Amino acid sequence: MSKIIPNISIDCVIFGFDFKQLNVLLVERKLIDKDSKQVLIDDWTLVGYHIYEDEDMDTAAARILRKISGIEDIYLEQFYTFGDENRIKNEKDKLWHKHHNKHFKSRVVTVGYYSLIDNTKVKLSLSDRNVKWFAIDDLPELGFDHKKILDKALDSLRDKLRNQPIGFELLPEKFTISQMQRLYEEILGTRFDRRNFRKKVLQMKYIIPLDEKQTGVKHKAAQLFAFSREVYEKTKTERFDFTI
Amino acid sequence: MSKIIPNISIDCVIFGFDFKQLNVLLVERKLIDKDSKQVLIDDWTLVGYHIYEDEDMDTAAARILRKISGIEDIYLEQFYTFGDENRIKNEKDKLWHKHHNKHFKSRVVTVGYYSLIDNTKVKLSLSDRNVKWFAIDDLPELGFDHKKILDKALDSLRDKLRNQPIGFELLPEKFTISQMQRLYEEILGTRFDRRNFRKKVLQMKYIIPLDEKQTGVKHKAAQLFAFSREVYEKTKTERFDFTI
DNA sequence: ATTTAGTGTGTATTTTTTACACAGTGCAAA
DNA sequence: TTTGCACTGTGTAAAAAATACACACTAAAT
Repeated sequence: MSKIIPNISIDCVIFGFDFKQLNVLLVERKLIDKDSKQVLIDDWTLVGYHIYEDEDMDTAAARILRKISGIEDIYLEQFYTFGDENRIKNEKDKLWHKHHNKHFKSRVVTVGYYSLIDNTKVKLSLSDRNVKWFAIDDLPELGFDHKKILDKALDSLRDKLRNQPIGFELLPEKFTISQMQRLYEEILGTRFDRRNFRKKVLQMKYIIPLDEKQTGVKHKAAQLFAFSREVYEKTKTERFDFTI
Repeated sequence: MSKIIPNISIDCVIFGFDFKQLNVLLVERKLIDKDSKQVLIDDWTLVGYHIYEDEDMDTAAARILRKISGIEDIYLEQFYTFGDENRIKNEKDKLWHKHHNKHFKSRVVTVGYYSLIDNTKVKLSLSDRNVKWFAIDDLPELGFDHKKILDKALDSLRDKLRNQPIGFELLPEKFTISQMQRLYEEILGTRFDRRNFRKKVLQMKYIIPLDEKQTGVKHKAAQLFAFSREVYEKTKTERFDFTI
């Protein structure tokens, strides 16, 4: 395989939804001194990696996501590029780089992607490192400038969620209206009236009612719906507009 | 001064508005064979340049814009990064590179910015190359993948224009309501009812009516208004929403 | 049989959006 | 000095969309 490009990286903010909260997938960053056994670094980072010289950025991002999640077609969106001259400046980050990128010390520009994945499908695997979901409002300490990157990703996600039908990427194929409502409430940080929400959603032609009900719940089972991209493309008006 | 980073560039889509149309500033790309005097390349490109190793991307973008336009504080927005492995692939582009970047032949990732500038203030200057405004719907042939970059910039601009008060960056400090209307119509490609537009704008508290009138027009002079960012920041609701 | 935790439904009120026409001003040209 | 031109400035009624709001029903678990 060909060489990586040393000064360009990709950082991927992987969002998932467990019907309760919005979550982000993070990778543990741990560094232990060989001799003293002292823990020098123990925090978390986004999923980041370099691209190969003969590889498109989108392709690279998709490749890694496939590897981590086991899912083929993942929704992926480039949202911002971070290239400040001193973006990696604190001691831990320098230390980490010293141990890993010994050969390269100039600035690294990183292109931010976020991806939306259906939590019910994912099977985590990232061999050697510890990988974990964290609730968006209960994050651990993040390394590098990844807090800043994550915040920007969240902003872009919220923006997009209001104007395009991307919420369904975070839901299973069949979902109930209140699962959808909770998703919008959690991400946008708002609360909607249940009846009005339902009314609005039901007049979207591309939300297809199914002849099926939820199973495995200990209360009245709700009807399931599916999102149809074909119908959406045919019937979409100028913009989605999720005001409510 | 320090060295440039060879594989990262910035391309800037500079928008201006002349009260009639949305325009883009382009630079002529001309290559003439020394011996045969044959014109090998003659087309146009966005304003592009490299960044220095010790310079932030935003700073670099602002620096160049200042140089070209003579204006200090220019509205600048990063909108997308283009890094396809084969983004520069056609013959003219390769030829151009051969003549200019002889020393470097790997892929260049370019970070796209767009800037909005008040046409009435600008004084063009880019020493050695020919620089010109083009109407957005009457563009010449563009070099590299700059048509794609421009299109993406336009999309982002439209998006932002609907949700944030950035249109004023393209207008002089004092403007009339119908200048503002034409701006929105041109960029969004819509047409608004004059009375409803005015009604909507007048209920925005941050559009301040001035005690002044337009001059130099050969019809009834219209009242002038100004945008107040302070009032906007104080009174803004969740989002701007330019639906009409 | 009761509790629990959710589903499913309709209407009236308010707000926002839309559609639409005519008189007035100021300059320029005859 | 008159007339034409090109634009400014103004209000109302009708339609559509958003909001507020409460009760009966279901299925499982105890």
